[in-house]
Amino acid sequence: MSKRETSYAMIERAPFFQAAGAAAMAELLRPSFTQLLPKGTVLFEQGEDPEFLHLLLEGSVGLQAKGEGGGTTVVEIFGAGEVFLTPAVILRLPYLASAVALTEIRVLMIPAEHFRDNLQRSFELSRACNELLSRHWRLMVDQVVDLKLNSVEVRVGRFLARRISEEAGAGCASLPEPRSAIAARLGMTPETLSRTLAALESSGRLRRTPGGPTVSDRSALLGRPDAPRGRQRAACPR
Amino acid sequence: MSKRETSYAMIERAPFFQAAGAAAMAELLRPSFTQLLPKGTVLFEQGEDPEFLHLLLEGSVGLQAKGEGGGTTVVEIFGAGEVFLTPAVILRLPYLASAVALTEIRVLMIPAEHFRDNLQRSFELSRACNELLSRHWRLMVDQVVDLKLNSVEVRVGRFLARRISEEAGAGCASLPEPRSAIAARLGMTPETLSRTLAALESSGRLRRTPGGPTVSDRSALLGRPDAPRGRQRAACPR
DNA sequence: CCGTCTCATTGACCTGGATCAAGACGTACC
DNA sequence: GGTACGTCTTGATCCAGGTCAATGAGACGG
Repeated sequence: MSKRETSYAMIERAPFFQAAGAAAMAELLRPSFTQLLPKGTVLFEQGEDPEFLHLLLEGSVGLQAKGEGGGTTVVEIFGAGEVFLTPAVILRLPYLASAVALTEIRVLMIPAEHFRDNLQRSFELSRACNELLSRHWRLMVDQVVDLKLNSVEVRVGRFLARRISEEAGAGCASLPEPRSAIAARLGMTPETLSRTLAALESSGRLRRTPGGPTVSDRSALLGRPDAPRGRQRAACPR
Repeated sequence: MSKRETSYAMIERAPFFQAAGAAAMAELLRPSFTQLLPKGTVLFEQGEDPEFLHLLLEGSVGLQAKGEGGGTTVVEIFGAGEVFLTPAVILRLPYLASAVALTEIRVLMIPAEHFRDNLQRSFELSRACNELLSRHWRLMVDQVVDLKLNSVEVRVGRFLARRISEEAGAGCASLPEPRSAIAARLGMTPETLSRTLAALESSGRLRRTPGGPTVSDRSALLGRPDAPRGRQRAACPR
């Protein structure tokens, strides 16, 4: 109860609820509850049927997918304020990926069935979902483009730059999640990430403070790194 | 007029309209029209504001994105029956990618503003959109996983297998779109695609008929190719 | 029937990033 | 304090797939 109270400000500040409106929010919140979970907790496993819709209040979680070939990647890393896995909840289809807490987290858990009911009932909520899903689709498109035509160095730079701009305070971000998760999200190995970070640092585009977790600086990370790179100019048929 | 008539069966068979219901469909169709366009036509350019929502009736179109680094890829290839670029239309945001006709196409053009109006009015339509967007998000997740942890050979195999299962007739598909577009969609160069196709053929997993465009056979394409491959097992923290 | 143009294929080579294998820190627990 | 474990970093090597370059094969137009 008191826990719910302390989270309340965060909950109502979440963009998704802003869009959904106060009424829908209140109704969604009624049977929901928050949980404080340690790093490493698995919120749900790939292949399971969704029982909850999650709104992350604090910390970050990774969407981890197993390919048929046995490997594992991180499809996306969600931060505080994000609602995730709406698609599986909406379609009543098993999750395409597992969700793992990459740091200690606080999540709001909204029962999936209740969410679906409200989605049938509240036009407002339905519209908010349209927007949420649209934004999420675009994020994935962006990632695909990034993977297909940027080098490791550029991808790392973009990732850091985004983190920095998200952080409230200026020109500085921390990477609380394990390196292996970040590397996987960026489609590379932890070794390569480490080396790339080192390279960015020694070329002066990044400064790391040893105190807390890795911290970075300035957004000159996006400056033309070296060579343009990239074939794969596609189809300009006719 | 007659053109619209001949397309009608296709339109109403489209999964999106099935979900949206007859009333919403009729209303959406009122100010819409179809166009027959030659291969190579650009439906819209990355960065433009959406004026139409498109439903592809025949042929295929590629979503082509320019990365900041000058390169170009194909994010996705849509086939007959697909509605695309809802996100940009819904969010009233500029397109993230251009759309190019990879073959001759027939498209239904639904004015964007009219679509948005209906989305505000019809709950049914809004729900259909949620489903559509959810499915599209999952497609992108699948592609990201594919890119991150499957080898070129596996990606080509999966692509062909999907094409084959989509094709009505059994165990056989044609690839009418230019090689360069397919290669870009799969995140590789045309050369590599060509080589991989050749390798699949000589290992007996694929048969190509020289007559029409490339044609393939049987779905043993998904069998374990060679070695498992893939690091990037992510974060199993704590 | 013959240039020409574009696109697919093939060949030879090279390189970015993966892999394999030690070290270097912390951090936690005894 | 010590030692043991997990994560991060660094170094050396290898190879999948990209790059560059040449050749083949339809599709037109004259």
